[in-house]
Amino acid sequence: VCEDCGLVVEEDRIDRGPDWRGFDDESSQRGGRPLTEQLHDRGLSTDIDWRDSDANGNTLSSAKQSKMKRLRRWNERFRAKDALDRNLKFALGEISRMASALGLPDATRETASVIYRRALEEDLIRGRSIEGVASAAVAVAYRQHGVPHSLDELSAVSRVDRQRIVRAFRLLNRELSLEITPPDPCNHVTRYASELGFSNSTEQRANALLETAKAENIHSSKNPIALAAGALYAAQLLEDGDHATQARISDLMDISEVTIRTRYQQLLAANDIPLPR
DNA sequence: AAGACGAAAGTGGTTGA
DNA sequence: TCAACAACTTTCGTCTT
Repeated sequence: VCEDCGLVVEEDRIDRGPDWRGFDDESSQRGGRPLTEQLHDRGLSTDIDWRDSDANGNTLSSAKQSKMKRLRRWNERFRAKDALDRNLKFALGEISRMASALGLPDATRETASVIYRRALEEDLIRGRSIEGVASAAVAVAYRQHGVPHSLDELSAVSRVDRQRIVRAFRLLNRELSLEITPPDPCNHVTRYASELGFSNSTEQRANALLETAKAENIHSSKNPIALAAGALYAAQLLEDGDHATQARISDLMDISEVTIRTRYQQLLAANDIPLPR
């Protein structure tokens, strides 16, 4: 997906045809659709056709029709046979719903599903709302895939309020000992650099400034967009050719001028660069 | 006149008791 | 649940180009 305009450049590169190559792992020994974490039984279940006809298309006798009806019902029951499975089934449905509403890529959905499975295995759901933990799983996946600006958008499509999501998020973080890195300001640089019409060298300069800042650890607990804004302003001062006023960056990136000032001065200080006149 | 600067006061979110 | 706190915002007077 193009980082600037959101255009989908290439889609669905995976060959879903049967794969008979190897014998060493489960998925290579069977044909059919690939294993997925997004269905509670990983996509391995069987369906009984809803049509009351045999393989040749002839309709079944009424005795056989009612037999098939009973078989179908039992098949459905076994599919979600105990409480855990039903829990999972519901939660994965929620995850899928939110992911669709947010337009998340498939990889992020898979991550969220895996996280939720782990939470279930660790018995973290008992006594908590399924929806809260499911939302938090999405938030974790969001963060791990480096998608910027998550929580507000997430709580907009979630059925639980922001507070609960945050609480469950921290719970997952702690109990599953996930490595949550602070959001990376570099994720914002590319997009805004092109919106400001900056050249590549300016953009790289901004990223370089942020790299040393990260090394000196001044980026933690600061708004990543504010850091990106400061870096872009500083980079534009250091490079010839591009120019933008604080007011313009402030307007575009929704960060106050004052914050841009403090950020860019900190960034220059961290990089041992004197204020250019 | 435009842009940059920084002090002061206020806001919403996080943290630890 | 509450107070303390850091980050951030808004506003405004001053300085520089």
